Amino acid sequence: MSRHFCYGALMPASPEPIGLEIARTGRALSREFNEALTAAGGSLPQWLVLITLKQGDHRMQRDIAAAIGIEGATLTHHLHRMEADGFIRRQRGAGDRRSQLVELTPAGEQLFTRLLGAVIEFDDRLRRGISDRELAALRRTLERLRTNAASPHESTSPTR
Amino acid sequence: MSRHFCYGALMPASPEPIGLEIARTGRALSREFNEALTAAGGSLPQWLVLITLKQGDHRMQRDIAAAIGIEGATLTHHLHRMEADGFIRRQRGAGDRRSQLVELTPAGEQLFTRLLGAVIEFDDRLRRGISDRELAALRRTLERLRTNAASPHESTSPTR
DNA sequence: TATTGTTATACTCTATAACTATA
DNA sequence: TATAGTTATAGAGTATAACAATA
Repeated sequence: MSRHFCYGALMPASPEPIGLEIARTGRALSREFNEALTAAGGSLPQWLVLITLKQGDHRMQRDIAAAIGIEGATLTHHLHRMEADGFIRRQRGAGDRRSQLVELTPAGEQLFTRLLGAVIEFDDRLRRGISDRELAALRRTLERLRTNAASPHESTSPTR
Repeated sequence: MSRHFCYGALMPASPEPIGLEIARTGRALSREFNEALTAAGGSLPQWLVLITLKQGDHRMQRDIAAAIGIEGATLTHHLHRMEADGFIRRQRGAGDRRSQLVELTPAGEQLFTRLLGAVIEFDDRLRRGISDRELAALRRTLERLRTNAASPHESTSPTR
């Protein structure tokens, strides 16, 4: 039987569920991250689009959406905005005219550079006082948690 | 000079910024967490309200909002829904008639129990294959990251 | 028929501003 | 004046469903 948390009068202070703690930490960090990006003239989804475009050859919208982990319609929504703001261009694929090939404009490149600066700065701030070793351990545990979260639910709750 | 990540043709594969990785992990876990709560008939903000009510004597809305980390108006929104669903009751304070004292109804207690079950199950699943020692290290690092994220930005970017 | 993307619509969570009622 | 909470409104991010164009 594993060590559990509990609430109310059942027991004195007990550890918060790890999922909730990470969700909470994630929200807090996301908020700060977003503020850093907003101050630099962008947003989190925009940044994700930009790095996806810079990193590899994900130029079809389908690939970008998959890389970011959002639905195609949601991506369309963001790309509309980014295109209206002049950060990206879209053109139909020559081979397959259904596909839209996305590319950065010079303004988009500038935005990327600006956001990259904000990201680096934020990352430096976050890592203050945390050793490389500790950080590596963190990454390993996070990876494991993601795997566990995505794994099947197993026999814990047989009914329903 | 610290080890940095980078993108595009500058360098081969490099680690993702830790802030982004946590934000990503947080989103993924939040999503699963939410699905677990939804399947049990609740939601994340509802759960946060419930544990806040169960944990201590945060009965004034102001305190609940502060404990959860949302604005008062946002809490009002959630409480409206929870009251309409019969999970909580509100009554004006006897001493200070401006305040609303929130309490769980029997249905609210049942919801709490149901959600607690879902949370425990999810937590067990998440912690699979992670030692107590590793988990403790994770919590310490997360705490440090939250502190760092909330800390002043320091001299990294002197301009602007 | 299947795939790529768009449009229309809606939901959740959040926030700000203006307001009511108490203190 | 200050505080507790509400109402109205809005915005960001997300999703689903129905659709058009192309394969």
